[in-house]
Amino acid sequence: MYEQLAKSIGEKVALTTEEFELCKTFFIPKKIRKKQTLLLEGDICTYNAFIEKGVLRSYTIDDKGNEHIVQFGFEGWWVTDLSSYLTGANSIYTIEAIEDSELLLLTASAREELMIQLPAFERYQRLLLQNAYIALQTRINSALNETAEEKYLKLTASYTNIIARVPQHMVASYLGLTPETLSRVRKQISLRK
Amino acid sequence: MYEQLAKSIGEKVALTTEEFELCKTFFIPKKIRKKQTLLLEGDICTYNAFIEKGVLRSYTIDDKGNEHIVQFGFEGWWVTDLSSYLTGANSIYTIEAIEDSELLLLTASAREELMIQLPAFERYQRLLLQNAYIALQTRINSALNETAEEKYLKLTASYTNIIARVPQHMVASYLGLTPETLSRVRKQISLRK
DNA sequence: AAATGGCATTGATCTAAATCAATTTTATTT
DNA sequence: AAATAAAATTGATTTAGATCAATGCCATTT
Repeated sequence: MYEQLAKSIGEKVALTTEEFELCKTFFIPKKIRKKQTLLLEGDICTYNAFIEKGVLRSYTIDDKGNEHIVQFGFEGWWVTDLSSYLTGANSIYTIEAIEDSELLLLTASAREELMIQLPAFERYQRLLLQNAYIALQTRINSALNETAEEKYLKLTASYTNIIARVPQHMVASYLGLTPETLSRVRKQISLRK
Repeated sequence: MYEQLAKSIGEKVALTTEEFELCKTFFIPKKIRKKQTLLLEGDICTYNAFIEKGVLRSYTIDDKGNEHIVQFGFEGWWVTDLSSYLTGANSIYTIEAIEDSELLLLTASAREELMIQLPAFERYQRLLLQNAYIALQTRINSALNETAEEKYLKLTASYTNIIARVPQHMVASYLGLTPETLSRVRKQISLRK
């Protein structure tokens, strides 16, 4: 149940077996079925969820009722509404399982305590954030300055897992395109080669 | 010369006077004039720059030669190409002063050493990153799902300093709009009230 | 003060992607 | 396996914003 977490932490910092055992005690294991939600828009996000198994998505809903996917999460990734989680504000995102998933939940206070008891965990969290920040900056640039086709091609090149495990209309939403446009973009690409 | 830095750190963590004095020794002060660059696309980004005074922007240049502004930096903010700074890869951004500016530069190795000697500084860096990440996520959502007018109105509501101190065509670039479109959007807004 | 070059504005036209609508294909549920 | 629902495709039309082009406006520099 803690394989992915051990792997993720081990890639960033070195922990002894005892330290990792201590670490484990701060998490709450939870299984969640496809289409179930971990967080509903408007609620307070009490958990940062590490994904041991499965796929989740976080999304906003606009005035017209359209869903806009902000992030996907796969094995070895974290998902949360960071703003709500850290400040206790009402969440603007809904987090939902795309597949049956196994999660390890960490409350904000458990996380604070863990970072104090285990400085390496704070370092791990910072390193994760750095990578996430770099990825988001690339995505901003893509969102603002690329055509529909460029966005899709870059996604297929960099995030094979998204294409493989996420329904096409959700990929469209993630890229800020309509399902129709993504379908046509794919058609164009397939015709050309 | 270190007022803004003291303020920025003080908002996140508590340092003794001696600790802050130690901290200061890791930084290299540098003045940079308007239109001068701190980093050129293709070079390796050797510094994380804290802005004591002034305004900077970081931007990419696409195949057609168009500039796309990724970030502005004001007093009390940090600017760098995080990816290049951390990994040593060639930078994809250019960082340039919009006004004459005063910077405090921190090399990657100085930063590492400072985080080891002063764990509070690692905490400070993580807290900064958390806020930056939250802000970027909001921006992604805006970039993908809002109209030109909505983007502009939200920017004016949240980032008065950008509107006040940055030329309009750079604001347009930051929002992913052409200068013409931003001009028309502003016209529409002014006509309505 | 005149001159130069970068900015902002305004108009006309074009285009990528959205919207609306219908059909086919693929998944779920019973 | 049949029925139902959800997803993807395809076509016709609309539209927000880009592009192209011209003019006026400041702000530096001389």
